Amino acid sequence: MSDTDELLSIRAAELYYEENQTQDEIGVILRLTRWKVGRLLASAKANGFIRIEIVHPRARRLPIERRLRESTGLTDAIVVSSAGVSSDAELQSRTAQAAADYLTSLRPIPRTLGISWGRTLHDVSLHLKQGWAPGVNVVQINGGVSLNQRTGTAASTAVTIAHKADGSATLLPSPAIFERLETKQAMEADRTVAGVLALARNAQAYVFSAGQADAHSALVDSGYLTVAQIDDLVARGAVGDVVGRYIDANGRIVDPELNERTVGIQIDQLRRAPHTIAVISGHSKHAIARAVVRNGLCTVLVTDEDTANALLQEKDTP
Amino acid sequence: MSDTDELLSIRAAELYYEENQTQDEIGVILRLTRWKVGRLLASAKANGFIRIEIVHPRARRLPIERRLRESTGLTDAIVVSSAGVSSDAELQSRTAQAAADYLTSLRPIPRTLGISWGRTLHDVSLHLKQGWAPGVNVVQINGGVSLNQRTGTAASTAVTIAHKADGSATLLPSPAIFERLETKQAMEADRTVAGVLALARNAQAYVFSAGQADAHSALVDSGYLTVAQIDDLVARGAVGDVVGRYIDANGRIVDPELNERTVGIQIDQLRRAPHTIAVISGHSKHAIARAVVRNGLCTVLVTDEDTANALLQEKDTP
DNA sequence: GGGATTGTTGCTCATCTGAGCAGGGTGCAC
DNA sequence: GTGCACCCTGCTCAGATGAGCAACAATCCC
Repeated sequence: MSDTDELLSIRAAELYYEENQTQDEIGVILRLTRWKVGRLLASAKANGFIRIEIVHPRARRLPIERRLRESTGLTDAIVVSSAGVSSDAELQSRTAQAAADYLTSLRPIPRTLGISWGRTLHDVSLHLKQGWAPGVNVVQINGGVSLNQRTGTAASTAVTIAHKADGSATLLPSPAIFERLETKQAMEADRTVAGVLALARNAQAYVFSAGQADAHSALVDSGYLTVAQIDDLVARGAVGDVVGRYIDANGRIVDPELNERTVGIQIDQLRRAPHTIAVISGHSKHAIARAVVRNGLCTVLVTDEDTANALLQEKDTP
Repeated sequence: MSDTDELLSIRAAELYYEENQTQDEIGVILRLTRWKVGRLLASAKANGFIRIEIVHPRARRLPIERRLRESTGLTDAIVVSSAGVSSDAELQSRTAQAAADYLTSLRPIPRTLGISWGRTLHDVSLHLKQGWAPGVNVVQINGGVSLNQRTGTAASTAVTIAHKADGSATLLPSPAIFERLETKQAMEADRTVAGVLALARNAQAYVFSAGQADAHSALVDSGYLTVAQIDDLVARGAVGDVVGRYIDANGRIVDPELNERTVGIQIDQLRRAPHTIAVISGHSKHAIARAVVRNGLCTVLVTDEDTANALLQEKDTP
């Protein structure tokens, strides 16, 4: 396009979008036919001079969702807009809201819903509306009775989600990670626990988040792991954890021994499940989000615009 | 509007603006009639959820221009967009470009054009295109042979503008400010200089910028004033200078004695002229811009969005 | 210079969209 | 319960707009 045409397209855009003139009127002002004006406007759009943004906490980015689906093979992707967001916390709240919306719109309603625990899932539980999915049975898929702070967070998340669904919650009364393998095996042998785990394995849908591998991990906060242990895991390639299990960029378990002592469904069970919803948001979680998506650990991803763009960029230049 | 309607309007906006669906198609997806969709989109716009921005160096902000004209009585206002601008320098370049565009579009073409000098005017001269206004006679309206650096800037600005117009330049071969009043009067008595000044007083249109009153003023750079002198002027209410003369917020000369020693047309001559174009941009110039506009020192203002908004806000809360 | 190719222009026509209006439902006062 | 005012809905209709097309101009290659 010529230089003068570019300038004209800007003038036309000003009159069209800011002054609400019709293309006809603009034609009179700029001494052009209305068809020429229409073409100038189209070219202004095509050149990216016109930026349309939807500024709202509930706004999603459908084009990015589509590209994510196409480039990753996800069955669905929910991407919230990060327009006008100042903090990571706000972004994560938006993402949790979007996850709650997605869960609410699920059809058919899953009879059994497996969930993990953590700040994100807790956030999701708060955003759900009363009666969001009548009769769902919520089952915990990984251990998580806190050792110190946050007592009961895991249980309360599950209970809240179940309660708001007018359904029931099945809790997994177990720590996330045992010190000794024998204790963990004994625990799993218990009929009650075994029953919960069996239920978890057969859930129709899973919702889980993922943690970054650093000192701020929920597993550190809860006292299951030390910062030193995390550092060691990172040194061995860990990018984060899913249902309490640390994986590397290729989706492989970083520390098989530690993994054996971790209570809950296995990564492979998640990978094989037909409907797994990952809710991952925030700049510190780009790496683990990438690992989850790349290695097919989820079929649906709920995330923010920035994380989604990070995933897409990496796809473009593999 | 109800909460669900608000959410629906966002969903509709996503489909309409990001996915280019018709209102009819959106109606099918959201299970609404197309009229409802149309109303939701209108309400999304009305609520400010839809932000349309024209991202281009030459983009202007017509609604702000209109409000400026209405609230200040300017005959015209040119406001460049500051969308996507990182530095003040870029903003000033855009403003200079817009001033050049405005000058180029002037009809009838003024026979004599009075100009001041400075970084801004120099910038304008560079943005003008060859043949922008055939036959214009450009005349300097204030003195400005630099004492040290920037030698010839003032002259070269005038010559460049005239040259690009295929016209002639009449220079004012004089310092901006004299040390002694007697010298200045003797200079003005010189027939050549007197002729130039007479020509300047009778110009059909004027283009000038304005300087802020601080250590970065062009008059300090050029060696006419010391930082201490500026500080003194500021203490006496100066907000900046126009054609080398310092004024306060009410448009009054701050230091009459200094003013007497300054060569060029008077503030009052500018105020009485029917066509005076001020080009003022940048965050440091909000105060002087306000003084110029409030006190009728220009009939046309070329500025940036931020400065224009500053002017408007002050109007709203006087 | 001639011919082919590419891009531009002004048009017709079908579709999309907003303004205005009538009917029906809802809430409120009496 | 009845009447009234208000708002919301779905409609008609006219104006606005985009797709597609034929004529024309510009450019390039021979």
